[in-house]
Amino acid sequence: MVADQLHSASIHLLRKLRREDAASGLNAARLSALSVIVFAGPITPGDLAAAEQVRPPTMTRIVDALVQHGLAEKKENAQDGRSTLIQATGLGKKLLLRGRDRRVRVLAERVGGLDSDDRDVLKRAAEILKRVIVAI
Amino acid sequence: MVADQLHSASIHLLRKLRREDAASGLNAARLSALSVIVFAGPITPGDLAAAEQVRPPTMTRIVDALVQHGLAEKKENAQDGRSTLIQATGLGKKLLLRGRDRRVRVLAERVGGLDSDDRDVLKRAAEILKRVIVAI
DNA sequence: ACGTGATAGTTAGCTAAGCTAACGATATAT
DNA sequence: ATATATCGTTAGCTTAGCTAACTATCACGT
Repeated sequence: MVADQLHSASIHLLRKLRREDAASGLNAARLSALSVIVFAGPITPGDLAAAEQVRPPTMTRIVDALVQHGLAEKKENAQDGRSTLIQATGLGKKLLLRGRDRRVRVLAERVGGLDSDDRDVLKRAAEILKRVIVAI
Repeated sequence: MVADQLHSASIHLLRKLRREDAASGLNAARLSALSVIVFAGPITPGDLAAAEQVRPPTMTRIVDALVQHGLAEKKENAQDGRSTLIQATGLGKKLLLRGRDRRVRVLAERVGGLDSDDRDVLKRAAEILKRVIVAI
């Protein structure tokens, strides 16, 4: 029952936020990957795919899109010629650290409008969920 | 911050659950639509699209897939010849009401393994989230 | 030093979700 | 009766996901 609700909420949340994407060129997959690149980068495509729970070919295309939008760039991996390292550009960092993406901003505004009890429940839930998801 | 975490959790949750789909032929969009059909049906494609926050052409294809898998069926709308009504088949109902889909079951198992405090937080969060999402 | 096997990333090719634009069919209002 | 609005579908696009197959590099055993 709770599982149903969480599942449903996730689907509908992402669908709602999706509407903000057209303007920015940054959708769920790209924003999520960029976040990892900014906070954990430079990082190899393989590690990025693992962090994002996605197969390597999927990540290849997400990274390509980020590079094309000037949000990330590739550099050689001195330790391993097969591999590359992905790092955020200034623009990519700025977008994530300062301005924050439209997508998440819309949600943040709504969460900010809640009373502090509710906000606290969401905060605790986010952490519990994180653990639950890792275990799946 | 909380918004970021919720956004990220939603993405990663759905990606994890996606793995269960190949076997069943029921993915996120279809399962979510079927749920509405079972609990709110018979329903027109238009209303279904609205309930699912999706454009009509998107729903056309989701419904087609459900019909093809024998989980839903169309019948004439006596009130309006332009429209049709979608209703769940016995199989569709059974899948949702009894057995429950693999997708959600995997999550339910994990949630069930939490202590009751954590489960309660998730339950409350699901309800708060539901309200937040409607308001977006 | 060199061939064999493992590993990293990409390419190719598929399914499916999402969208807009355009269209046929039916309802409704004038 | 005719114009307008609405419902659903079709067509055509982008993007996310996958597996399988390929290339390039690395690491190891002889």
